Amino acid sequence: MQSEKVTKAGQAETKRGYVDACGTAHALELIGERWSLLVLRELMLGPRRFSELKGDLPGISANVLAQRLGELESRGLARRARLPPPASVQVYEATQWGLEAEPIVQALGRWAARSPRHDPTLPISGVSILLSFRTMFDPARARGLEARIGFVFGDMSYVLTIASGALTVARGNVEGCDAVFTGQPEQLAAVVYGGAPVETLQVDGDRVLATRFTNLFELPSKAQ
Amino acid sequence: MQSEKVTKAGQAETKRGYVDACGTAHALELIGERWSLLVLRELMLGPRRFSELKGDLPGISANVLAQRLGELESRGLARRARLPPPASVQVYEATQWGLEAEPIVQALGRWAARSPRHDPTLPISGVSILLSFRTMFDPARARGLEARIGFVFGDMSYVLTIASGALTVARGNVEGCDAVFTGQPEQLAAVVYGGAPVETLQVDGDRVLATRFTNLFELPSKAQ
DNA sequence: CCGTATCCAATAAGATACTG
DNA sequence: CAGTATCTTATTGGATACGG
Repeated sequence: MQSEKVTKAGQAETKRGYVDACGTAHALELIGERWSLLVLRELMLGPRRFSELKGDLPGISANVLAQRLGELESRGLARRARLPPPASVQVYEATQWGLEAEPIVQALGRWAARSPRHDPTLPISGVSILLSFRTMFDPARARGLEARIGFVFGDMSYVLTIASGALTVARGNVEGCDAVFTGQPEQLAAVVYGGAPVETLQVDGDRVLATRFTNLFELPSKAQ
Repeated sequence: MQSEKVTKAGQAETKRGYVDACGTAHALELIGERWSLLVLRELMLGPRRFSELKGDLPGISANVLAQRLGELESRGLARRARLPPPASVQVYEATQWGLEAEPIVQALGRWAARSPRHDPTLPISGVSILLSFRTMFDPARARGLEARIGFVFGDMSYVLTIASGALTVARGNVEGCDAVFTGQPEQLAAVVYGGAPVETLQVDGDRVLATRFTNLFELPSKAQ
């Protein structure tokens, strides 16, 4: 796939690329193919297995996902790893440099939030919604707030921490959190970004805190 | 191109898209096709005509450029305009929202600058190199500096202003600048980012200032 | 279940020639 | 100059089928 091909006429061809020293063009050669950046996004909060990735990227086919993972690996943005026993299952994880692509994901997300055509009712992955919290967090609204919020989406759980006006996210067990949301990422998105009532969510723990949490995020106004 | 098609089986199909409410995915539907973001980049410093765009995007074909411009236009990121007489020539210009995509271009460029595979000797457009100055500017090195630097690339010229630790760029006449670089964008890139001697550039005006200018930019270290 | 490999149909992209 | 039209090639997605 990465090698040269030879046409009927016998001419060697190099793989399609931009002829452009601009860093932006080079970045697009690394992560500009269809699905690439979304696969990398799904690795931003920790290693994932093939079937999880396929499940959280509706519409991707197994062969394209395998190809994208192979490209990310050969380019140094992701690697295969094996979870320690007894799990001993193969996963894909982002490299340090791959993780550093998060500002790109954020810039795209922040910019697209102004799109008049954005449809927020589509499915959304757990990683996406948690990364969006990082992107859209408004520190001014979290003044004086210290909290640990848990999220349980099926068999994947995350812990979000707010302290000193900063928000951090990690995968992990929700025990000890002040409030825990359980359900589908779509329901959470509907409340935080769509103005749906917080009562539509299953919340355990401090409900007042949970309600305040859902109001910490600000979507930019629509363009045009 | 934008409408539905009907297969032999008579089923209506919508155009290919991600099924994902994530803003990142939506952004990729707007500007994720091959060439889209590079075309938009070329509009970042002002209106351009079709042939200029084609000339500064080596490898793009006329039909793909026309298609990308049409998509940018229908999505509200660019528009056609006619320059005032006597020029009266048709140009494409970015909309306000299109201009707001610059942080995406910057995030991509900054991230890709760490790539071990980046080839800085490829051709680069005038817009690219000037946008890269905006991205890579190090205000600490410009402490106390106030200057107007001109750039002449063929028949296109730009003025870069440094004042109060901030750098701005605009197209315009270089008269009145403290120093003026004339030549190819590639030569300038070789000096600023490649360590080539400043003597390889044609400089008019304050040569000491010009030399200081070429050292205001910091490339991040390579990954891995 | 976790992927890979292969085949086929549908799009997208690229090269080139051509028109107002 | 500013695109279209046409043709060829490459990529993508979907549907299996196959091995660990």
